[in-house]
Amino acid sequence: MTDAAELHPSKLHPTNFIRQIIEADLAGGKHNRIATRFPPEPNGYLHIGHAKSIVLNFGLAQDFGGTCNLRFDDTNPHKENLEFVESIKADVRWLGFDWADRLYFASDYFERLYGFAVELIEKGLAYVCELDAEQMRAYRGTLTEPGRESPYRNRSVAENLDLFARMRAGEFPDGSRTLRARIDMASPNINLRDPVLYRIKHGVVHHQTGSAWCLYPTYDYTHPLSDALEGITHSLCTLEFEDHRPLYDWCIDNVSVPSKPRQIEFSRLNLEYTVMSKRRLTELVSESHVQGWDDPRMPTIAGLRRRGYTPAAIRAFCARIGVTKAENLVEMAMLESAIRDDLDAHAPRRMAVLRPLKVVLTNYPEGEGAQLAASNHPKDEAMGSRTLSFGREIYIDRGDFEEVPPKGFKRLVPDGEVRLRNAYVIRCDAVIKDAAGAVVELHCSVDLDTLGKNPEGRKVKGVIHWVSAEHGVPAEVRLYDRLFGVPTPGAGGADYRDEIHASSLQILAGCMLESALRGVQPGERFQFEREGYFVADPDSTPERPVFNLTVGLRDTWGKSQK
RNA sequence: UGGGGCGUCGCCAAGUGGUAAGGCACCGGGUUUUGAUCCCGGCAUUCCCAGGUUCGAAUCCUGGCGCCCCAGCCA
Repeated sequence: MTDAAELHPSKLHPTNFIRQIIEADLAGGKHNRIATRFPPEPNGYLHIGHAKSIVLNFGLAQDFGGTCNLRFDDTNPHKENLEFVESIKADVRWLGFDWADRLYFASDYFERLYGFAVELIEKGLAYVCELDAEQMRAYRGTLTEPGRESPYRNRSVAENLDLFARMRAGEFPDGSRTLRARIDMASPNINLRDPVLYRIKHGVVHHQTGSAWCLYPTYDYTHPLSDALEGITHSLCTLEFEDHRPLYDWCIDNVSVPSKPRQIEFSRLNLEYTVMSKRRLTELVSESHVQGWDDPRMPTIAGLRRRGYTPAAIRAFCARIGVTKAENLVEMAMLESAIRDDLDAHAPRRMAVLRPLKVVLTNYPEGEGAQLAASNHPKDEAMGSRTLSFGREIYIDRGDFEEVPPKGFKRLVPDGEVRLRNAYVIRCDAVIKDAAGAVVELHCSVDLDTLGKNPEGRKVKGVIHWVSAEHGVPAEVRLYDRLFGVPTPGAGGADYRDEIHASSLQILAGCMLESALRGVQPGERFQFEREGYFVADPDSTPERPVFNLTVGLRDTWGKSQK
């Protein structure tokens, strides 16, 4: 049931300072509809930090009845490619957002951007500079000292026009000329000390424009004008661009664009025990510290997807962390609780024995079996049920039996009883060991009068999961842990690579799954009861499923044992 | 030490001069054929610090302190 109050925009997502600005702009008549945009550079895969921006931008458009464009900020062909373009589109879509027919590339505007540059030159607001990179740095000054004006700063408009045209025509080599804004070399804001607007890049094939250009506009110039061309009302970006805002406004104010967007900055997401910078994520992949952009340990959208995260959980997480300008470091528990919430409600239950220990039910007739009904969800009848094959030989998890149990242990012990989940109560009569003294098998007796009811005259506290030895499905299960061993990898001068968690991946090859799991499709998610949430990996085959641990169940017992 | 920001519970975060929301985590207790879920209860006399204004300040003023970002022809 939804009432009107719940449908009010402010109820769809928690409020934040950006929503308040938008509400005021709408209420005050500054805008009558809003337009946002998500502007990734296609030089890597999207990560959870991008999700924050995506949920913000598309969420705002949704809630206020506006639009959100997907625009690739493709001004640096050296680092960009089509694989990244496609992965980004797929990830945004997977997260549940739709840009309809508003897919744009900054490169769509190259010709117009060039025209605007000519306009700046004609106004005496831009000039062709021949300082090389090193000289330009020297002329720029420092944080505390003003810069010096370039010797090329006062060329005539005609000369600048001619030179700029020849830059485009390919007459000059890389690095020999730039087009610079003519602003203020003494500005305390370094971004205003005649920033570069265009640079020369020969011989790169741009994924959208091919070899049409050897001149590429910079982000600082391209971004505001692209926003203005698209009629973006609120251009949201992260804090490090705050210093660039005067330049953002300068570009828009000095060129004939159709609208005046407003840039608003918010703080980026930092998550404990992982890294989020594009550079580091790229290195993790290229240096093979992980198996790819979609490695389930990666904080990428592709990685989280393969790990079993749902779009809804990621959206919920983004709603919970909020949007502010404060530096933050979010605990992993926050993300984990979001996926547990979703999966607890929606994942069907199954039984899987990760570390099998054989149990022979000595009083159960040989060659016989039974089909037991088990519901797929304890609280959701609509999810139905499946049948479990029961027999004389079963597997239980090694961790559910202890010869010398710690205080408070509720599972199976010698001469003790335990409930087999969805089945009977059994008693451990004998412990079979090998020559080395390791437990290899248990002989138990089953109380057939305990199906769906408690035994008479005694209480059985423990419940453990199990799988029929005859009908179980052998499988591989991959247990994932945080990728890094420290909350803030690379902090304090350390090389983040040295802080990779050694056992972030543990492969369990000899697992046994209940038969209902035979033939699962990659991407199917389940709760393996008493263990956690798992998703079938694309590496699965019909004969041998492979499951990834998404997140474990909350484990107050395990926690108290440490 | 130039410029731009930020500072509310362990973490995230509401709060916009009227007497500190919520979530995560944590700690109790209850239910339970998942040591899960769920339910109930607890968890900031105090908002970086110090002054000031005010009947009243996390919110306003002043002065400190701390942290982050900026000197790419990256974004």
